[in-house]
Formats: sequence, structure tokens, C-alpha cells
Amino acid sequence: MSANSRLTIAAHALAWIGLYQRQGHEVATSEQIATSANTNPVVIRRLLGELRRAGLVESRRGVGAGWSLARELESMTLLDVYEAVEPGPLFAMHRTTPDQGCVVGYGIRPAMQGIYEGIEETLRHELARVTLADVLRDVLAAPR
Amino acid sequence: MSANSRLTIAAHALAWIGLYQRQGHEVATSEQIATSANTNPVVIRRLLGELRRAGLVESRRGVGAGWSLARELESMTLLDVYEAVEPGPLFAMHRTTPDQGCVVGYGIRPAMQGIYEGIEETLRHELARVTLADVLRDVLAAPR
DNA sequence: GCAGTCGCAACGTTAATTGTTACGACAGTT
DNA sequence: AACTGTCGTAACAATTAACGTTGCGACTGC
Repeated sequence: MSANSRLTIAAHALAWIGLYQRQGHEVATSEQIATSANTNPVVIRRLLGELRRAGLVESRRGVGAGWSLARELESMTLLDVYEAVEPGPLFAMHRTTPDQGCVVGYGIRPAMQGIYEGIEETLRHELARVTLADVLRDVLAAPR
Repeated sequence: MSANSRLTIAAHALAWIGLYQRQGHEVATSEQIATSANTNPVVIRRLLGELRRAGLVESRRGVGAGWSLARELESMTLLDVYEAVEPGPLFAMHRTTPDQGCVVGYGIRPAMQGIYEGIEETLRHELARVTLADVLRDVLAAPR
């Protein structure tokens, strides 16, 4: 599958903001987060923009601008983040329509659709079991 | 995520071969399967080659050549197919190493690694619950 | 007015999958 | 022995999504 790192980077950004706020700061800038994640500030702003649309973070503009959490890390799950930053379904169908004159070509898509939906539902349950507070705790628990 | 359709096409091919064999035929050609899936025979041969390496299908060469199942559809699960055709993990880490001097940058990868492993294990359990015989039954159950 | 940061568009870069062509290898048939 | 049909595989183009980068206007506090 070789998936994308959007979920990882988004979790990284949220954990970073959360820790920064615990240290008493009001807002974090996209440049600070980008430095930690070793990427470009625009990449962070794009991802955080999607998280803002989902109601997970807020942003200020002007001097002293930056990002802050809109909710507690304890009330945010990886499912919230996943749904905010991952557009499509986990598994894709055929790129072109299969032969509708063939029994298999006709029935394969509804069949796989039903199967995939059940699997994605299970995936969502798993993602919902992990909060961003869990993530930050695990981050800080890494041995040095 | 907009994943790839490798798992879908591989399941399509296996269901097609299984049904064809139920109808009394010995082997199926990549061209027949490609016509049903509306793609190129080489794409099918590549995927079936990976399934052969996993012991799910066999191939003959020469005149009257083609593909046949190496096991019953009942004993094949989507997990077998998934592991045969999907190379990498479901979720990716950062493309570049995060800032190891930052607490979050240092701990984020082992933290997410542990979380992702648990989720992928659940995904595997779900995939293992569905046999290719289930898939073919669902395919044939599609209303016309 | 100035400075710092977001918001966003535009474009280039990279990587994976998919599609296509080509051709040799193989095994039956004639 | 030549012929035919199909696999096996390499090579390359086409497509797509994610990622990276630059640029610049908008906003806000000083």
C-alpha cells in the first residue's frame, strides 16, 4: 500500500502543540512544528487547516499568531484526525468499469464494497480507541 | 488515502478463475481475466505472479497454457491475498527523520509505530475472516 | 506604517501504480 | 522441425497523489 504520512504528521503536530501549551505557551507557529517534523511550514499549515475545519485546532493571525488546540488532547482520537486528513476509502475499486457483461465483472464491485465497508468500520473503531493524549504519553515515554 | 486497487483486482482474478473452474474448465488465460477486469493482460500476469509466489495459484506454459487455483477458494482468505500483493505497512512514517533534538520529534516514531502495529493486527484479523469463497458467493448474489 | 504569521494559489519534484509494447521461453500440435 | 498460443519479464510511458517550494496578499498587534 505504501500509504501516505498525513496521519503521522498530523498527530505529530497535535502532540507538539499540546506539549507546548502544557509548557505555558499560548500558540505554536507552523515554522516551529515544521522544524520538529523536518518539513516545510506550508505542509504543516495545509494539514492544520484541515484539522481546523474539523474543529480540532484554532488559528490566530497577525503578530504573535499561531495555532492552538480547540479541544483537550484527551477528547481527540486518531479517528477524528484520520477523518479530517484522509479523503478516500482505504481500498480502491477498479480504475475502469469491469466488463458488465461478465458475471464476475458485474458483481465484483458491490461484493467488495460490502466487504470493505465492514473492514473500514472496524478500522475506525480501532482508531477511535486511541486519543491524542495517549499519543503524547507514548511520545514522552520513549527511552533516551 | 486513495489506495491502490491491487487487492480488488487480485480478488477479481481469483473469483474469475474459481468460477471458470467450477464450470469445468482447466485453466484461465490472463487475457480472459483482463477482459473481465477491463485492464491489460500484463497487469493480470504480474498480480497472479505474486499470488503464485504465495502458493495461491499455479500456471502452465505452452499451448493451452493459463492459470489455475493451487488451493480451494474456501481455504483462501483476503489476508493471504493482501499479504501477497501489498508490500508496505498501512500507515507511513515521516519521509524524513524528525528533529531528534526535539522531545516530540524523538519520541513520535516509536509511539506511532506501536499504535499502528496494533491497528494493522486488527486489520489482518478482519481480512482473515473473509474467504475467497465468500467473495465469489457475494459476487454471484448481486441482483441483476 | 511596520513586522510577523497565516491563507492560499501556483508550480515543480518525487514515488507508486497502472498501462503498453516487445520479445524470448515454453509446450503442445501438425 | 516448424507453428501456434500463452506465460515471463523487461523496459518505458502515462497517470495520479503526496510532498516540497516559492510567492504574495491578508490580517493584527505594536
